[in-house]
Amino acid sequence: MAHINTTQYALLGMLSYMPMSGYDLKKFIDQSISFFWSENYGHIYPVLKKLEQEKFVTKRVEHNQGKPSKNIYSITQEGLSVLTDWLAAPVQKEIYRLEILLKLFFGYLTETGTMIEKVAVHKKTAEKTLRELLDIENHINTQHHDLPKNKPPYQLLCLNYGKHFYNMVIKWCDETLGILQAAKNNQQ
Amino acid sequence: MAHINTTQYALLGMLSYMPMSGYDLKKFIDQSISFFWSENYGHIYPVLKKLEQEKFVTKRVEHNQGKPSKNIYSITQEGLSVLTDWLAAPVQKEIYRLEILLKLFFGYLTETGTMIEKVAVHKKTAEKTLRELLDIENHINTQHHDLPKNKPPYQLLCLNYGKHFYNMVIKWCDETLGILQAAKNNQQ
DNA sequence: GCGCCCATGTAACTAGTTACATGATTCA
DNA sequence: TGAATCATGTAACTAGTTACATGGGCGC
Repeated sequence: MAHINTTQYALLGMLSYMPMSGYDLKKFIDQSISFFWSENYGHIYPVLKKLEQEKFVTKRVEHNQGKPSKNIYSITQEGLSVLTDWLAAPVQKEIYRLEILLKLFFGYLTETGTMIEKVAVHKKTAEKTLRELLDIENHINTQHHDLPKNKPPYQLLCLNYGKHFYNMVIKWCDETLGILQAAKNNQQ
Repeated sequence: MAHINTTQYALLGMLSYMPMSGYDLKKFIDQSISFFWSENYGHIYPVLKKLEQEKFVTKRVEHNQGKPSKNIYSITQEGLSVLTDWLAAPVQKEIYRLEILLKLFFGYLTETGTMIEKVAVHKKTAEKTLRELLDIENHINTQHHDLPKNKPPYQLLCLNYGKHFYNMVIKWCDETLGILQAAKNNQQ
């Protein structure tokens, strides 16, 4: 393959669970992997079209009474094949761009109180996301996709990453707030 | 400001430490915040030009014997002003795209051994980055920028995030490898 | 009647990466 | 002599976001 477009593998992977429309894909992604992956319609629809041209998916139209018709996409054998090739290929170096840390790095330019507020908001956001992870956990547990038996619980392994991550963030925020607050008290 | 280009704030922030060339900026970024932020030349040079047009930085040419000349950029009062405005503004929602988790989420499509290898590599990468963080720590500690006294140690707070993060990743990898290995043994 | 959800899609844009071109110096 | 570092920059590209357009159904 000439180049790598990760979105296309994300969509193929989701379609390996079950045939879906672009709209369904967005919802499914938001309700399962949103804490580490996101897609938007402006990207999903063009990529689906491209996947269809490449014969990695097929489209059929589902007519529903009372609702708009849907374009349902199914993964093909070729699609499964490129997907599993990608799974076996090395992971690209992950590039993080954490705006909160960038601001904190330049924090000496501003009031300590400003940075305290940023970190406090960051902590609240992490706590909220952690709660949402539990919703996702429920969602995964109540869905019975007839996943192959004797396979590891991959979805739960991913979820576990999220739990570790957000708990770590909360812990770091607490530590950081302690240091910032102490510095602020000293300034007065 | 009409739109947000985070790179321009990253560059302005770095220039608030000291005047630098585009080349210096890249090196400085790589040696201080690379574990949570990165920039490349193809982006740095055009953004510097834009910042100069907007009068957020000024350029002067430094002639060096035996070496090519450098364009040294300094932040202006206006530049400092937009930078501190940005510091006070809310942090954008951080969007994570973790390819390792995306692959793991579709791991049931492939051999357990394939996923074990991915996680093992991920662990090794995290261990390597953690070691690099200690180098950065040394670099920060040995640089004496005459940072304002009675300010919190912002650089160390950022670094501490990195330590927490990569230790968490290593822990999660260990847990995950345990589960995958057990599943693999059961399959045989 | 209003707002929300369902459903698909495009256009315009911003952001960011990769590859390339240039040319000098230093070091092995 | 060849590789690495210093130093700047552009062109072509890929990726991803935002805003907009359309239109029906449902619940309050």
